[in-house]
Amino acid sequence: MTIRDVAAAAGVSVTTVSDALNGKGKLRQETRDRIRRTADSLGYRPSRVAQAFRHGRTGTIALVLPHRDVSGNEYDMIGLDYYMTIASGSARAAFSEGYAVMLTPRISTADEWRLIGPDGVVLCDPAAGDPRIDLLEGMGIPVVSIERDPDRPDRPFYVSGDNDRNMRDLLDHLHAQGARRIALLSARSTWAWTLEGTQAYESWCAGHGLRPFVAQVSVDRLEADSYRAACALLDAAEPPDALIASAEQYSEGATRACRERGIRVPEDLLLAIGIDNRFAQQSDPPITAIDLRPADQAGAAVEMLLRRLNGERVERPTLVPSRLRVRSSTVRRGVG
Amino acid sequence: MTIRDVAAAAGVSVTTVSDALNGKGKLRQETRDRIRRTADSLGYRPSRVAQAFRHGRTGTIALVLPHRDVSGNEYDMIGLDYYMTIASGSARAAFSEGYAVMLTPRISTADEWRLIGPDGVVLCDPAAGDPRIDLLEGMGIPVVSIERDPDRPDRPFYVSGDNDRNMRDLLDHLHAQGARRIALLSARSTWAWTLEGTQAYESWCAGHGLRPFVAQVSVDRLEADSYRAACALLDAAEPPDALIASAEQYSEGATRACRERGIRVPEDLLLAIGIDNRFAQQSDPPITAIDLRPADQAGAAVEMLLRRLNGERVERPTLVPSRLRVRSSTVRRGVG
DNA sequence: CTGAAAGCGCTTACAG
DNA sequence: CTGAAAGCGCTTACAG
Repeated sequence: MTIRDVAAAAGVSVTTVSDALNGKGKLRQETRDRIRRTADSLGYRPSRVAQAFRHGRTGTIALVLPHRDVSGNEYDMIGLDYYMTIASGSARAAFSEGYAVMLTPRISTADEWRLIGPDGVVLCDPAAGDPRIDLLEGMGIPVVSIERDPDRPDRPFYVSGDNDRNMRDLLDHLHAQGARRIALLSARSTWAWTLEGTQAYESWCAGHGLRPFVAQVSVDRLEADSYRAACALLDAAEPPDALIASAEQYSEGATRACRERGIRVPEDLLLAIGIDNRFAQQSDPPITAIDLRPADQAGAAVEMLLRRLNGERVERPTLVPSRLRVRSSTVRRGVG
Repeated sequence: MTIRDVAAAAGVSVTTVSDALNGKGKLRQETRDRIRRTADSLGYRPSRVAQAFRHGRTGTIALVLPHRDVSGNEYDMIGLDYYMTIASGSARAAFSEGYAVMLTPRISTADEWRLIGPDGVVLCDPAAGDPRIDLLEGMGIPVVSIERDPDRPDRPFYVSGDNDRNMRDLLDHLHAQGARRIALLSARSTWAWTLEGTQAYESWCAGHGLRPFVAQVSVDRLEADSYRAACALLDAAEPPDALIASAEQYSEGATRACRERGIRVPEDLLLAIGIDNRFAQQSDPPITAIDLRPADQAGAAVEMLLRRLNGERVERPTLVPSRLRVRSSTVRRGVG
């Protein structure tokens, strides 16, 4: 079932079929519709490989996730729910446009990228001034990032959550529940959501006349390091009455630290996490979290990338609205 | 830089170049070598898209992971270290052969598969009599599974660990450390590694005159359900002196149950897990585990799939040797 | 407004 | 032993 078959069935040339299906050329609307119907009735689907070949494309989008170094071994962060959902979300979004998403192994040089040869790249959580953006764009491979590069304020090719607003919403909620000493386990990285979240936290605290408590935590050994940081906070002379664990698996560490000390959540401490995940949902009690809607972020990133691939102009970033999921870990009985 | 350029540079026809590079036709070895050198020196790489197009292929392999249903939401199991490593391992292996691996969204019908149109499928942990195998093979899409379909004993198209041996090795190790009441948290599924592991456990116990204790645990809420199962075992009249948590995140549940009860590992209880992962490595104490070498399994699966795609016969499955990683959680001082 | 033809980069009968 | 030519399924100048 090729384009010739459709042309024959519709009694027109292949050119006309191609134009009709791709919305090109100057055809009568009527002709266009008729040809579309014939194509549908024949169950015709244009060959993606042929199109890719014709256009000099490979039909693949590379997905690049951050990695971390755990005791000398490099791991993709795809082990985290957030990136996992980004991965399957982008796969789904790309499919519907005839693209395949490939997980990218550790890659650094232009040569390696040439070998892989993706049409475009979705890059998650670029570091400040991320060199991969220049490398790829320099090779003619467009990049759309999920979260922006903090050092490239003018670059519009990104999708992100509203990190400032998310943090403020969460802080407002904790404040409404009576929290007055709110501590933050912040991820030690130059990722935009971290920087923006921490900044929002500090400015909110200043605005409310409250003292900020920020503990920097690595992004390599998430559970272990957040556990240590949480211990330090909880053992301080004036321990917090609320704790925001910004990154995934930080709440695991925080939860362990609380249990060991007999600190009850939410009675003695309100606990919230900046990125929703299974652990937060299943924990006892369930943990309040910001749902960044990673599947939507991924969909938006793929869409923006395809627009760039099709030569359309992209003027501004896409903001994907997040949702605060309030759960028992931050709700005191009799309040709010 | 196309095949014509190479032909021109080498002073031969494109046919000859194609044959030389693909090891086809009847060329003098000398000619072959000379052409290969010219191609190399020009930095020529055949276009994968053109080849795929020519062969009527899409150049993509679909990776299908099991999913689970957590409170009404479907999750890919890629959140687990094992599947994550399978994913990146297969991506890497496929790349080097010019294939892209795509993560497959939830798919069920032939129509949906046709839309995706992969050249072949790597299917992880098929259920007994998995209908997807028939569906895909019926569409002419070859499937290689990681772990076999228990109901298709004669089907050779799979890669697996030596589940029987792995369980026996682990049991021998625990036995040597003095354990005499070894309990098993077994995954409730029809996956081959589960069935074979449980069977090996039971036959080993029988052979050693020890009583088996098997607790079935769901594969949906891994941590929560393994926690409950572990509690039941530890609270029994005659609690075990060793515990094998077969699946990932089961050791999280078991660890929590022990901590709550003040049961020390390894002093009071030996704890081991059937699938190595980050948590097991970072836990305190680190947990003994079977390393199934998922990256190697993925590589072997991709290789077998490509052999099938190239029309080569595959007569038997590939067995990927596993490794028992002995860590402090099963080593009693003064023993072994 | 529509069609005939060239060509994307390969591979593969087939001819010599 | 090697080469000229057809063709995979599309899209796109270009001609009419």
